Amino acid sequence: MRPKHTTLTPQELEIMKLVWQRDTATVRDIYEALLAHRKIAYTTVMTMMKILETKGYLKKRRQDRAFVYRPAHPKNQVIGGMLREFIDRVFNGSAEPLLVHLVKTRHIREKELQTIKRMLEELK
Amino acid sequence: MRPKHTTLTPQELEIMKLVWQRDTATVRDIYEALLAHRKIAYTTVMTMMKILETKGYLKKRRQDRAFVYRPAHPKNQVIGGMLREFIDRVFNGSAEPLLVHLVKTRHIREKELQTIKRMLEELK
DNA sequence: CTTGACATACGAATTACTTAGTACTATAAG
DNA sequence: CTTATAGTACTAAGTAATTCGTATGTCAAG
Repeated sequence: MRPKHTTLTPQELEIMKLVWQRDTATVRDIYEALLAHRKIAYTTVMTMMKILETKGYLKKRRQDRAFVYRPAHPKNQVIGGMLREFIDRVFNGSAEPLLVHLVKTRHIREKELQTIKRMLEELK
Repeated sequence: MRPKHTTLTPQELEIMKLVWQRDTATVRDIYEALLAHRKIAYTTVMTMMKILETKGYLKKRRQDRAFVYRPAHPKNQVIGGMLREFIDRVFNGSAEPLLVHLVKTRHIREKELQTIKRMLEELK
């Protein structure tokens, strides 16, 4: 049986980013961070974090009265999975057409090219 | 007022890919193409294509008894928009961390690097 | 002219995603 | 002890995405 939710939904991702930033976070921490950008209810954040725990993206531990959440997986791994899913879905699994787009939209320029070159060297 | 649907949903994308391939297509064409991969009802495809027309991704024209659909926008433009949305949402708008992932997962190797280099040269 | 094949129109059910309200509990302050 | 506060649990409701059934219309073959 294949897992139902392969990747994070947009709102889930938004929350996960904040938790990764902090390494550990309570509902209140995330609630306040989100509130700085948009109107949202405390219980909405709680629900989302509970869902993230159910899906295996967050682990929780009770500390005093509240739960403290922490990421179950490193950011790189999860984001990498999202990227792979995107490439599969949009570019049929090959990165090259993606690169063509990045070059044509000037997302990649000389500067980024140097970065890639350097990273490839390090891998050798 | 900002448009409601910025990007194509997974199923919408699947259909758009097939229409782009063919340039023009009827519901039956797409239905048969999809059916080769999975169970799906004819009316499901019809509904999806009607939605795509409502959203402005497809244009239709009646030919004999059936509608003939064609893309309203070139593939590059739409896919480019999806890529931009993804980079914004997942990588906060910068392509460099994306490149880091591509290198580390070996999606980019020497071969792809040459491709980028060549494309950048051509743009100069 | 009746019937079968094939098309659209319309409506609706299901599931996923997002948001949030209400009830209840425990702790800390007075 | 009472009460305000801060937390969780549970429930529900709205919207988007996906799927498909039924009704209806048209054309062509017999």
